[in-house]
Amino acid sequence: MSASHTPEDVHDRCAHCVGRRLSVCSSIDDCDLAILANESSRMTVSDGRSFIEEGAPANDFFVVTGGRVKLFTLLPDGRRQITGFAKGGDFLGLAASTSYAFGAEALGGATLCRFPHAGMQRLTERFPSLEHRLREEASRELALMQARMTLLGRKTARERVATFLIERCQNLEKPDLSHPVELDLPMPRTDIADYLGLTIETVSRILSAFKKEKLISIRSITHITLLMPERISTIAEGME
Amino acid sequence: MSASHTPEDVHDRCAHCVGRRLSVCSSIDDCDLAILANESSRMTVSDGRSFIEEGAPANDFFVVTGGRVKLFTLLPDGRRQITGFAKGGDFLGLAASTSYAFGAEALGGATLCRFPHAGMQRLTERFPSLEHRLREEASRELALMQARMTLLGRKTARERVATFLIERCQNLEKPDLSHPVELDLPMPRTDIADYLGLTIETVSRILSAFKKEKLISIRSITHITLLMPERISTIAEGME
DNA sequence: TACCAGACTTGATTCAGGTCAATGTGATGG
DNA sequence: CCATCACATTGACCTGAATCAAGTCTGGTA
Repeated sequence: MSASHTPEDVHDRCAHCVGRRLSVCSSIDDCDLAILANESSRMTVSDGRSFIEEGAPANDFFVVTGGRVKLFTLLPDGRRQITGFAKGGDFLGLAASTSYAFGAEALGGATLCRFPHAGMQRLTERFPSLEHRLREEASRELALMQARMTLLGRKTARERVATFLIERCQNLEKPDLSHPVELDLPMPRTDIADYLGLTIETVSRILSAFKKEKLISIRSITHITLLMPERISTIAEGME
Repeated sequence: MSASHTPEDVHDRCAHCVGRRLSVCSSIDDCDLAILANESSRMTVSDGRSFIEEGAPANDFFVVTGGRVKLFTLLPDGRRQITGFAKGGDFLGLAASTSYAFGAEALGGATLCRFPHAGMQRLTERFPSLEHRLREEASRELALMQARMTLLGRKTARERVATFLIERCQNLEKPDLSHPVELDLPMPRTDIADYLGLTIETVSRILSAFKKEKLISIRSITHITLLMPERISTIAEGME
């Protein structure tokens, strides 16, 4: 019998998880971690594999514990809107009643912690603060989506790309725009385009234009440095 | 001293409210209505008046008890994205952490019930099911927003207007698309345009086109009949 | 070291929807 | 009953981003 089933290890699984620090799990006391661990299970998803099917019955919540994930909705003819990128600590599955309102797939490999709805309900009954934490998470997400709707409905292509770059900065631990910022863009251009409601050609052209204007430097496809973050931020708000 | 301050009347105020049937208040038992009433206050907002300022400190939740309300975000230069229309029973204020992520104003006069955050917290502590209900509300809203992002990011003008018409149908009590449907559009074209990420001219042109194609008939500016709701629905999904 | 496949960039052209400019309409009030 | 005003519609034209079509770069592999 493997050691991985002892209570201590189950406890540790949660104790050392990013979700413990960042996600809804932070609303649970250390001494109760075993209960949390018992209601959840780990899973690994390899690059490009889908683990939430849009429209499928919504049976689970997920916490991203490692890697990255993209969320999207599709139109019948294949047009795709990426509604968000998730990273370690992010909570997935709130935008669902009986069926998921979005699909999800791994972006370069991801690890997840899965909470079946039934287990989550047992947890929220036992730890009422968890329910509050879930609502906070939903509120935060709602506020982000308001901004994204403004982006998609009212911003120009240039403003969208600038907004995207600034958003990536704000995902960093030190969101300081007063100095150059090095960014890692783990997603392909196609995903950026589908996130911004543009085509890949337009995204590419605008990044090239920013480079020509010395606003950014492109060290490699995935590695971009914002040379003038504050100017980019100004562009993002439509005030250039 | 007016009778309006007796406990019975306070109770009645909630008992006869649309929110009682439709909104988060439905998670409270009849016998506790006085407690609910005590944490809330009624207010009236006249046409076009704003009652939530985007970016202002978020101190209250609101339930729409009558009339209609529009929610929006603004860019510094005045471009506006309407993020939703709310009607009787709808809950407002979840998309806010410390400050509101959106502005709100009445569309032709509205009545609201205001819940200060502090009072709402007392209520959720006393009635844990209310917290759950708030989360459900947030989830419902999140699912709607996913669809709206797809609309704004990936649909054509024609598909957007068709989607808007179908959404209006689904707000009705009998969402039956197999027969002609009479719709009331209480909002001006400007608002429809800002909701769909289009200009008012484009909205107007597409409605005229739908009329020419015998998909709708326009009885007056605010009164439209969908003659072939299912065909409009097909257009809305991009499958025409 | 050269080849290949997939992802990205760049250029030329097109077109959906925006902008600008009349014109129409219907509610209100003198 | 007409003038006014705000809103909506329609038309002519323009433009930002999409589409179509070559290139180019990169990393893997033989």
